[in-house]
Amino acid sequence: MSDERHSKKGSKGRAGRSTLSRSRLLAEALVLLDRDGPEALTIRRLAEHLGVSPMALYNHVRNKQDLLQGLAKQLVENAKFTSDNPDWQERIKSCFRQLRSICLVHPGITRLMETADVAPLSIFGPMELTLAALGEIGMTPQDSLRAYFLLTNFTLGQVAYEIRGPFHNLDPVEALRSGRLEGSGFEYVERAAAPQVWDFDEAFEFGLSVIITGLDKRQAT
Amino acid sequence: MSDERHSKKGSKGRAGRSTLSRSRLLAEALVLLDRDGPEALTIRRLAEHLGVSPMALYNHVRNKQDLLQGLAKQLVENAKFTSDNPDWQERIKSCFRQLRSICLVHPGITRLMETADVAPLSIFGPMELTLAALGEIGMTPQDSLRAYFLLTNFTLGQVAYEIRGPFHNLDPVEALRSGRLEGSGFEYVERAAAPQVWDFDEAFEFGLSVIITGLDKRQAT
DNA sequence: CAACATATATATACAGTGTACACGTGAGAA
DNA sequence: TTCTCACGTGTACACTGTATATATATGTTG
Repeated sequence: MSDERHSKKGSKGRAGRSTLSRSRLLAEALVLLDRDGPEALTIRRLAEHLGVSPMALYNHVRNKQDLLQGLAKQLVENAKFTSDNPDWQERIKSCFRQLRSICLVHPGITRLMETADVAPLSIFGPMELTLAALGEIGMTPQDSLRAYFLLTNFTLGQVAYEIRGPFHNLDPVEALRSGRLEGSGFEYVERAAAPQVWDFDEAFEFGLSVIITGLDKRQAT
Repeated sequence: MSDERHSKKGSKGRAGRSTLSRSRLLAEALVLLDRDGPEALTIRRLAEHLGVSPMALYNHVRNKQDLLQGLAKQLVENAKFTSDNPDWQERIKSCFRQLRSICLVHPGITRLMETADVAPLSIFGPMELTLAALGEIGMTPQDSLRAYFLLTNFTLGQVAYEIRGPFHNLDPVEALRSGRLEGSGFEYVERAAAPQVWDFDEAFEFGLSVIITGLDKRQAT
């Protein structure tokens, strides 16, 4: 919607020998973002990376916020969440699996979406699919919306967790090793912190499955 | 653990007439945070608010990160998540209700915990309670951990959502009103965006209930 | 072709940020 | 009294985003 305010003539235009362009700018921003993280993505650094003066960027981007919006848009806009699987449970599952996958491809952008006020339209894809699926099995619109909310919050919550690194600052293993947990009386936590395999994929599948089961059971009454 | 590196003698000391102190500093930082949001909490502004030179703060705080850590610690450290309710389901529910409540009291701090690498020890309270409860009903440690993960991600996911304001940038009502949703083919979304009551408390209860139901069903096999 | 209009890149500057460093200053200890 | 040292101040540096004015080159038009 608010895209080509600049570069008036679109692709043709007077483009002859223009070193910069909005798309090139976004592409290189993504490189920087994936390589050095969101806090390293500054106007000045991006300009230097492009071999150009900082203010040059402002011919193709309204401001930094606009640049971040552009990045976020790129991430999800090509995603198609639709599915024709007759099983509503599988339909929902695969949808949120896909949402998670997309977010994990470019963790930097995802982190941006958390902080900056940035979210593209296609984010409503999972919402549409979920509401449709649950409507078909007779769930009220009210509850369907809540169910979507639950699924989204769980998914994005886990994604956020994964992105910040294994267990972020909540890693019990790390807490145990650094002595933070010493004598805290958390015996179950200490036991769980014992060396064991932890697989984000499996954890996600577990959560998805539990939620779907819960929804199914509730609807079966 | 890493607290009184400064102010060596604690409370007694040579404290006679010291205008500043770590606790006063944290208290006033919280005021600023709650009033103007996290982005307004800068060293200089806090110093001005305290009527003191910016560098004075560094006598009581190692750096800004340390200050944020202190704030985060304050938030959760007094929380007791334990409960003696014989019903494991209610025990878990009330625990995460409490976690959510705490986070909502000072949204600023919660937002800090998302971005800054900041999390106090008591965050393991809910973990301990959940693992214990699920262990009692015979769930494997592996799955118990995943269930805790699910509950936490859902809870913190919803809290994050709530804090950024109603539906953040994902608000379908807002999207509809601003025309972003026009002709997107999301009929269910459009219908859901119709004027209707939306209650975060009820949504949270719904999610909690669905998850518990799912866990129960899975364990009943 | 000459003249103009316009899009793009540049240089400079300003108001912020966190914080390193050198310097007072005043109260308690020797 | 003199010494010490915790605490506060002032200055300075490297950053950030971006407003403003200016130069340059290109496409269009008379």
